[in-house]
Amino acid sequence: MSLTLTSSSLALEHTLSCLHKCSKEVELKQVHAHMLKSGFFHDPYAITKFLSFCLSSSTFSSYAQDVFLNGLDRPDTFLWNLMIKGLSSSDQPESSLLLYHRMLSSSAPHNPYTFPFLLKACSNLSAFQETTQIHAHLTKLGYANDVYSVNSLINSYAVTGRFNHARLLFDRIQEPDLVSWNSVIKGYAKAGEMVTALTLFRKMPEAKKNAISWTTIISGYVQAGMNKEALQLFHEMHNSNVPPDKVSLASALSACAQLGALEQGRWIHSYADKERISIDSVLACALIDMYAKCGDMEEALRVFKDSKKTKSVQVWTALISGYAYHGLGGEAMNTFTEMQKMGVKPNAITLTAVLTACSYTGLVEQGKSVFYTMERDHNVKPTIEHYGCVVDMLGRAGLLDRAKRLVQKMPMKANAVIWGSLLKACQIHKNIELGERIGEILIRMDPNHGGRYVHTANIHAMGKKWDKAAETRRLMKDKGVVKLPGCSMISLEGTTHEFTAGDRTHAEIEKIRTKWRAVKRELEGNGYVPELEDVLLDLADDEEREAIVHQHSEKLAVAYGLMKTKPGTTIRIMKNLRVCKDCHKVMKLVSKIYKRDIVMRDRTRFHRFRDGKCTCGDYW
DNA sequence: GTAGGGTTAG
Repeated sequence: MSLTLTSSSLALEHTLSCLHKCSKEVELKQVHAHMLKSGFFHDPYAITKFLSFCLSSSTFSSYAQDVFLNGLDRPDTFLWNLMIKGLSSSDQPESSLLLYHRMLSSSAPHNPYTFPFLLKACSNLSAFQETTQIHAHLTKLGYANDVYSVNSLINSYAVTGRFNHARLLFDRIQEPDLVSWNSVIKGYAKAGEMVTALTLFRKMPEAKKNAISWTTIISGYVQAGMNKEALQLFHEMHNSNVPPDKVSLASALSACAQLGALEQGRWIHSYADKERISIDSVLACALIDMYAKCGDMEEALRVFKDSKKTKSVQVWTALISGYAYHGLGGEAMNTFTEMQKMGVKPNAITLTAVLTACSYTGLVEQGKSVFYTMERDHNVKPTIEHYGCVVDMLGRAGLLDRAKRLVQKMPMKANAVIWGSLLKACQIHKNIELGERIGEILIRMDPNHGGRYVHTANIHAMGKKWDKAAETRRLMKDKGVVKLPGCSMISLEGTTHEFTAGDRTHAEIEKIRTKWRAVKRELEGNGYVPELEDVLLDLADDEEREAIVHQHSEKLAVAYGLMKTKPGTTIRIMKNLRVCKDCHKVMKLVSKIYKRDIVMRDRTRFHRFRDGKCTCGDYW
């Protein structure tokens, strides 16, 4: 007797191991048929394993639904919950809610486990309406004091941005547990209410805080663009009694990437090594992105090569994006080819990165070919981001008519990003008429964005329409809109120095300005004439315009770099806006005359200056 | 059974 039991359970284990090897529906059907024939489908354990496997794969989740609804006799609450849970994190979480409706008319009663799963589906759908419905429903059914259900509700409200709803529930809990705290904090963080989020975080009992609590507040800061604050908290975490885990590291690395904080990024990398935190694909991605955005492509490539043999599509994408904003189009395309050879399927983001690379490096034909075959070859329908890349690519290449036609015939309405890139193309290629029309559209779309007015005024000025330029400036002033000030950063021995145009707050500002004047004289001796095109403004007076370009923050930063670093040291500068034509020219000359490599990150990409040339090939 | 992470067009 015991022998037959063993052999049948061995047979089941063997069948289940076959199940886990299924990748096509035909194979799955075979295993299913075998299980029916062997009577395994009367065994709740076997049914559970079968459904769980199907639910864990996106290709088989509809098969699971079919088997569940048509192939089982009165499934119990446990199986209903299993299905609702599985579908809640599938690519169609709404099917989880639909299944619940069928559960209500079935013979299986709900239990306390049902609601957290349903609310998980709501969070994944970011569905506020459905959350309120389930909230009302579970209250009526008497689960309003079930801590799991309440915490799930807080989380759903947090995810849908309703921090007041989340707070109301939180305040009613007698003794909020760890998850209650973390969820309500996330509610504020998600909505960018970082002051309240931090207040709650400080109020949270120290003994309760875990790595998730810390990471929630840190990534909240990152999402709000408050990267310095994020890193401060990360350091505080490091000194607390909760050591950072890999998720905390990934969040902190994202802050480093945005700040261009290479030193701190390196420190986090070595921390992971020292603490033997294994570099999974998410961490590899974060590291590659950080090194790439901090200008160190060599190290990004090293992390890529050291990561697991079978790399996720995200890891490949991170490397391709890195090449894109370093202007290494050939490397980006080679990586894209290599990845497909390895059998990794590109996703929508990969294709955006590939198209960006084509756009930044002028690979127009290759870009067009990727774009027009992406749906056929990769089953990715072009989204506005893809159209944006192609419009940008055509515009930069001077094919303004084609870019404009693409905007007109694309299946979605152009947004400010698309118009913005067309306007930039109009400026580069001096298409004033089209540029003026786009400028007006942009101001209407983005009336509180200073840059829109500035660019529009500039294109008017380019056509010498001084009155229109002045009018645009006045409109901006009347609305009280201000332009984001240009700002450059340079890191020296671990300290970051920040400069803004005309800024006099730096302790050594007088020395720096003197240094810049000396550099300028040196450049002039080598034939430097200022490029004033980007500073057309509405100023007719060249001297006035020249005075403005010479206050640009990157010039102060490079002068400071020359003052403070040994000859031959690479100078690394980070900028928050796009570099202007004159500053670009100056960097090229400095690299040649002072024999310095200069790596400059602007708003969108990298420029590497060496011996009078830039890797962008003056194409940015 | 509930809470935190990476790649995305100007």
